[in-house]
Amino acid sequence: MKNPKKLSVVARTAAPTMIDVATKAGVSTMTVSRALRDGTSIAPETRNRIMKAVEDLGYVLDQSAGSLSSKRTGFVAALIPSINNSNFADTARGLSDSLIGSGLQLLLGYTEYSVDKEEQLIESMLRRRPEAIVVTGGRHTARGRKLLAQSGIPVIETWDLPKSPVRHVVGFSNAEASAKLVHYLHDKGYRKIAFIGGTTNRDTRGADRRTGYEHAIAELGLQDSRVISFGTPPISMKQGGEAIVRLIEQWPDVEAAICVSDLSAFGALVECQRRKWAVPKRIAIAGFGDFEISSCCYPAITTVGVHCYDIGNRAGELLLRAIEGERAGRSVPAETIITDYAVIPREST
Amino acid sequence: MKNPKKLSVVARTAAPTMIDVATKAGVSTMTVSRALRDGTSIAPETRNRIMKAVEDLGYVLDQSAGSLSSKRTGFVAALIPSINNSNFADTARGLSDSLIGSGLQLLLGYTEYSVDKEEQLIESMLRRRPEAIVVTGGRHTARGRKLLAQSGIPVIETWDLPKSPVRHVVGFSNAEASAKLVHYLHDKGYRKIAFIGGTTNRDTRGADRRTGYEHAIAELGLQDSRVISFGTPPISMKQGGEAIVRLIEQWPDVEAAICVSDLSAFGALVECQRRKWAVPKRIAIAGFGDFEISSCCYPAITTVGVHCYDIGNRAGELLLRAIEGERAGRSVPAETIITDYAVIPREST
DNA sequence: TGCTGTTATGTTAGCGATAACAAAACCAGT
DNA sequence: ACTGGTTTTGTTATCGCTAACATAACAGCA
Repeated sequence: MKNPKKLSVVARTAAPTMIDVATKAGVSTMTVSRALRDGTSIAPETRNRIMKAVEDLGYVLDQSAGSLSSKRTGFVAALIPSINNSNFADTARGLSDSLIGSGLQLLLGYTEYSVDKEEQLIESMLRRRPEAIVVTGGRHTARGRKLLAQSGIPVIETWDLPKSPVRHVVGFSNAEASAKLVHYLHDKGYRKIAFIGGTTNRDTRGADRRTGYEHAIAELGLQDSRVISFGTPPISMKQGGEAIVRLIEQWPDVEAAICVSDLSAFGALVECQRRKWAVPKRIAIAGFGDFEISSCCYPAITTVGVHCYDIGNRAGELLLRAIEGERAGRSVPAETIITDYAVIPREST
Repeated sequence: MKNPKKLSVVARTAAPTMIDVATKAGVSTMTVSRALRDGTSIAPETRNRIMKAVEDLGYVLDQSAGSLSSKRTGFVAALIPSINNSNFADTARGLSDSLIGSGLQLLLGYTEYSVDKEEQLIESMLRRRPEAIVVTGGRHTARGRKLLAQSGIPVIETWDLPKSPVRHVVGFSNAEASAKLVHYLHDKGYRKIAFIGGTTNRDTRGADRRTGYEHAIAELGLQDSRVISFGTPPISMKQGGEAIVRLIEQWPDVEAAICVSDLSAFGALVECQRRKWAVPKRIAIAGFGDFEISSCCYPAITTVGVHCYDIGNRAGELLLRAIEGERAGRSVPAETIITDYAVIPREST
């Protein structure tokens, strides 16, 4: 209450610092610092006094100052393509969960499927000195890649198996997964199988799925591939609907369509319902990603289930090992963890 | 493959600092600092030399050191309930967009609809000294509220109209919006109208919608309200499906159901389709939020369209004004911005 | 009582940048 | 060549905290 200092200009008192707390509690700042962090080596009575001072002053530790001194920022960066995609959200959750108890916080950035935006984000993240960085996919701008490689922190690429990874990898082959879906449809008797995806190849994983589809078609000796490219990734439900109409106009004999994701598959499915095209009788539809909607809708959509949560969770574990290893001065070998996926047959095929 | 250890030891030089860059370019750190930021008052030739040194050394500015000195961290914090909800994602996008050009970055935190998690997040965000903070909803823990109030930075509560706001507000009345939906259904001739929502009131906006529903029912003199509470918020598509079954078992005469969000409404819709309960003939279904799925599915779902993007965007503008005002030493009056919403009639009612 | 080993607290010196001021360099126009 | 004004660059002093070491306080034990 009474502060012998010159009454500072009206109410706008500057935010209290650790010095204020220390003064009020009658200790040195070092003791306050200790009390606020581990609380070890502090007499309980002193600690209480400090906590009371913290409370009274409404003091909040300034972590940017702290990390400058300790060289630990206490966070890891993760870049994912979209804020609103439950697959990547699950990965983020997995990552976040694995970080619990480590004292590390997760900071997310959204690339919007653009490598340029990714580069910007990599740089602005590195400016804040994360202790590790997780990116989605293996495709980056040259500078982005260089920034990652030179960052001096553990780097993990996810959701993909890049040919020449920056360092660690946790993912699976989208091409293989997609090919597996083609084989599944082939086994079910479908022969004229199409692929619906976005126009550009901004979405590398989408592009890989398409490549996997084309290889499988060729391998099985099926008729020429039928690919509808429509809309900028990530393609929406509505675009899935428009795409299936184009598909059927262009190749009326088509028997099955693989969509680049469940969302577009759902859009396609609904459009078929509106037009009374029976699914799967007239046309079978399959998606990718096992989003909630694919199991919930009617008919439920055949899809490829990816262990999204696991990708994040294992990336997190890997990253903790790597951080610990580097701190201990050990050299940490690059690791590649391949995660599982599976075709999930449902009513739509 | 083979990795000569000696080399790696050599390679592991400590990250370069501004001093290294300055030395290499033959200037002082201050000049480097200037070149790296605004680039004003720098001879082009000097600037190039510095940029070359930066490039050669792979230097990345250390922002935590910079913000300690400049007292500007260059980010604003936003807390939203869920990473995977397109409504909040839109708000985040609006916020992010309004920040473009301001030099401020957006840092998101996810409360998972829990005020305790929110409190933790508020604290960990404040530790990093954001220049403003945006939270979702007006309900917080006592300590969370106190932290916000004492933070000394602009605080904006969104998606709600709290009775006693911490400071600024950008939102709308969920209760009113929900009531409006009841009135719409009433006008359409429905009388036995039910509400489907989550069990707890963790989700304040969900709870408000339910309250609005109950008030409207009473106001219109309709029969006693029929509320199904099922599942922990946010309730999923599947839970919406289970809820509608319970609803019809419990009150077979029910004519319309309002679901707390479009996702549960969709789940309910699909369950009706599976059971051959015609929508809207046997039962009408309405949602909330105007998610993509509600306009895309068949029949399309009647819902309440909320200007999610605008909430974020206007919060961002407000926050920029507030930051600027405080910097200029002006006192910034608390502001409340009420955003629009509208019932969107579709095929399901 | 003195000695040793903990435990608790304090002191000093930065961490890597930038603000604020100071000085030098340059550039006409006399 | 000299003046006053503009550009460009440098110097110094923090910012708020923590690492590392130093010291004090307090046991336990012979």
